[in-house]
Amino acid sequence: MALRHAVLAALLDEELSGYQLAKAFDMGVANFWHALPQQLYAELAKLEKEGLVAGREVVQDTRPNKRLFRVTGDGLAELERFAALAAKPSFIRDDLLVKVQAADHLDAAELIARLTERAEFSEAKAAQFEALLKGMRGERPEGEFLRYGERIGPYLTCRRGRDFERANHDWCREVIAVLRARSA
Amino acid sequence: MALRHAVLAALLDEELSGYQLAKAFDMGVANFWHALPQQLYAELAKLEKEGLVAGREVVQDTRPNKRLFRVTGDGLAELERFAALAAKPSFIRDDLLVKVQAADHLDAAELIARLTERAEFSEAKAAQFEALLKGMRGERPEGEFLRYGERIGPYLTCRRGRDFERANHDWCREVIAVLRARSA
DNA sequence: AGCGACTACTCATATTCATGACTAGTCACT
DNA sequence: AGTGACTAGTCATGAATATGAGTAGTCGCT
Repeated sequence: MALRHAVLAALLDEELSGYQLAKAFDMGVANFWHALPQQLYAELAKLEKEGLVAGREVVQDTRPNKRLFRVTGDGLAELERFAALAAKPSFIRDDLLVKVQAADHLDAAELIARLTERAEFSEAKAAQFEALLKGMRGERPEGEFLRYGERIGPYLTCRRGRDFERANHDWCREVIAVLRARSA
Repeated sequence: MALRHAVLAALLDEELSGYQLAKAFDMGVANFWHALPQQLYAELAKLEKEGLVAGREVVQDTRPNKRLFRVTGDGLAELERFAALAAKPSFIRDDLLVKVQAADHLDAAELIARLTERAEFSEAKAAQFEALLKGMRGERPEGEFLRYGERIGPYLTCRRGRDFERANHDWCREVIAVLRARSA
């Protein structure tokens, strides 16, 4: 029941079309949630029907027309209601951890290959997040931006995303080192 | 399609009943996956039907009888097949991040309350993981255990869980500090 | 004697999430 | 003139996950 709130949160700062939203929620830039386009279009339709977002048609001559959505007063109220609820704990749920859990019974070389792939992926994503962060804070030092900047919510979640990917990367490297040492 | 593999991985080192498995997968000790009892019983039934795990009845006089499950040869082969596949990237998906994303539009005091709850929860869970780790490595220094210990898979995933919770804790504390500084 | 907590498990249902396929026009490149 | 990539979406269906409630006996406590 939280995809709807993720959508509302994403639309707070800018008017977006379903397509643009889908790109933001795609694995590239999803710092706080992840969803496929179909889910987003469906959720936007529901949110509009309930009056939590309002869409307006934008006619484009060269490309297909699009509908831009913004959060309504009711939508913001819904977000406030949601924020007052106790957040349910979040769990890691990761294929790769399952594989490492079984490490003692599996082929080390195969595992190292998976870990290497993931380490590279995580490093790339951390760099992406870092670039986003830099774009948000501009020339200001981070402390100043966090103290006086206008919009810090997206910055803070993006930082969590970056640190998560860094931690993934470091963990992968270390597991690789351990497996290598043992098979030597 | 990975709950089945998580179950197989969990049963590799010890024979467990559905109930014991459920406890391990419950929020207490779920270092690499999370699931509710009902899902586990259902999954165990399917795995047994497919011959990937084998159950045996254990008659108990004072408590209800139970069925202990172990992984079969086919089960291990299935895990090996799974380990050879590219692991899909994992995403954070967290209510609390959604709330912080909307921080600039919401009541700071309310948010700080949620963040404080989570910081405490994460700290407690990190401590739980730490205790588990200590139990696994015993008196040995960590480096030695990782180099020569018999079963390191569970240790490595548990470490990832501990570090994840520590990172959650630190992030919560910092977001709280930022929100406090701004509302002052 | 009654209450709540723990072991051990089952059934039914709802919600959420992921998958693949499809339309349809524009643009850049070769 | 054809290929592939990008914008902007829609439809249908299945798999995974979560929810709530229920059974049934044991144990310790007050």
